[in-house]
Amino acid sequence: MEILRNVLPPGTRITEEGLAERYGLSRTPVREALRMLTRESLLLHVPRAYYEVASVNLDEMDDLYVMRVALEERIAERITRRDASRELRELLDFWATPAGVTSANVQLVFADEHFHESLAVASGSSVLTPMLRNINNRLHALRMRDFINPDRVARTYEQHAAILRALLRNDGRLAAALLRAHIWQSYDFVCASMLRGEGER
Amino acid sequence: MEILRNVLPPGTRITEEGLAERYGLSRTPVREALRMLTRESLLLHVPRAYYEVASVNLDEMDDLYVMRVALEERIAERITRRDASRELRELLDFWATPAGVTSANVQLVFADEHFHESLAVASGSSVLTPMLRNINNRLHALRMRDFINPDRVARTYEQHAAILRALLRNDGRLAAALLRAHIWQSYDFVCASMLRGEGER
DNA sequence: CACGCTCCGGTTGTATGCAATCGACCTTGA
DNA sequence: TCAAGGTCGATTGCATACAACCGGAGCGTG
Repeated sequence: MEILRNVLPPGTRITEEGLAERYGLSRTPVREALRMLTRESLLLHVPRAYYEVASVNLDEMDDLYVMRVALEERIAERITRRDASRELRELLDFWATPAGVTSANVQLVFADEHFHESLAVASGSSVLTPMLRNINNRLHALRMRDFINPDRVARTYEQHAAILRALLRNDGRLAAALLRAHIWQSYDFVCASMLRGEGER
Repeated sequence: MEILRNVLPPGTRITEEGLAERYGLSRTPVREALRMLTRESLLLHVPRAYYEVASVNLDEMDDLYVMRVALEERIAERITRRDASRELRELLDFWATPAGVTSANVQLVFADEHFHESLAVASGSSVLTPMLRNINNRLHALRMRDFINPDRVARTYEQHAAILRALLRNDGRLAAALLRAHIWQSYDFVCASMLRGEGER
């Protein structure tokens, strides 16, 4: 179901039948999955022709990041309006000690996505959580290309921990500001990576 | 396809076969449409059981409006970065003269949705436009319940015209501020309408 | 009378077959 | 040699048939 969260490069053509025998299913359920992914803008669907895994250009990435910032600021605000201290403490247990992940950048991307997804869940909003999931799915391929210099891992841990501590103090303003800075830093890295990598493709 | 943008009240159960013969089609294409609408959060789907047109509670409405504000502010920003003067002038031709619509509130809701959708299109963003469309679809049922006092029609025309003039002057900051105020005013009305109407249901 | 069990109608989940359409390759003519 | 047309393969769009599952009605029992 989430085979395109993996290594399929943008622009890859997809056939229903291919996925069908890949999963030992018929074409019908595969069709439905493809239609849903199309609706999430993860696939580009040319009717009567083909499916293609969607790519995002620089402009689209800008929009996605802007909306992601707004989304996560709202998530922070909602977290401070409910008691999510247990979930927050669990997250803090992980991010306060920079040992859970080696310097492998791919693992850090997944852990980072898990962090932000957990915040969304902790907000208790059935609206914000799917929205963030969608945006992050669309950004996933780009973030995987992100190259991480050694000290970025440590800084990510620090920033996540700082965000969690602000939320635990119910300081929504600070948490939102820290989140904003954290996400824009991510944007800078991904953007630089894109500009570098535009040649090889 | 868009039968639920119409008068089907939230909570209505939907059967594939019902829609199938309603449209003279087979169940298969109906299924795909239902799955897509489910992915857009316009339908609630309980697997192996039923489909149901989704309803939004007060918390969800809050989130949707917050995101809508962020979305439209970003749209305004993007419009000022490209030359959309022709589209803007066309819109201004309509909204500068409060004669296109009578005091019928339903027509105003549709016209208002068309205005915001047009701004999204004018922004030229393939990311923001579908997002706004989704949010407005989810809000549509609520806005239809909105009751409009007579002078609100005139004020809506004034506000839309002011937003367009700001955009034509490339004053993104002002346009964003006006949009924000305009949307929150809509929020106040819909919110009041919801609190009033919560009894009868 | 209340509780539980069984059977049955209805709806969704899946598979398969056929029609329609698009793209590519090949052929043919200038 | 190049362009235009047609034909063929591949893939999607749709319809139908069957299987699996859920909910409720009715019946039986403690």
